[in-house]
Amino acid sequence: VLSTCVPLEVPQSGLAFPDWAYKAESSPGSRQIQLWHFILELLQKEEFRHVIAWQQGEYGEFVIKDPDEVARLWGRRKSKPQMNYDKLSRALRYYYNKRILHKTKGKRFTYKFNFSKLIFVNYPLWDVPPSGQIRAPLFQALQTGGNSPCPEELAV
DNA sequence: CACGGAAAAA
DNA sequence: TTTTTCCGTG
Repeated sequence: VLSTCVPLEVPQSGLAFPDWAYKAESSPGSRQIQLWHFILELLQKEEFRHVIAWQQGEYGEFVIKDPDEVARLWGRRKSKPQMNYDKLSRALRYYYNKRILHKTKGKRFTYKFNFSKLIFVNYPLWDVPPSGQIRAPLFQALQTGGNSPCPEELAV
């Protein structure tokens, strides 16, 4: 699909997440959008680059550049005008135990996705879609938990 | 700011 | 069950 083994400078502009990577099914009662889904959504659009963006270097790591704005957007989506970063961040912290996210200690407003968890959440066990549908870099990141650069054992 | 307990809301 | 709200602690 793509070139060979593209290193980790991937989390940038063009690379969009394959929709299956974050199509939450295990949602609350109905099919309400989940926060991590929303975050991924913003991260995917360039118009929000100044509000929230991927951090160069660590795959899956992102920085909330404008906490108030992200909270406002989230609140608008959920019809919660009183949403703020304090409350939004509490929701993010609930993801720690679920292993969807974790905090990058020392770095303000910086969190990191655990992509291997996301793929697990959406694709139980070994039910992985054919690699032909995935962008190589992301696929590798997902397969390796989002940290290892250029794994060669992927050809399995 | 970041964390996590509690309880309420959805 | 996930998220919202509130809040004491470090």
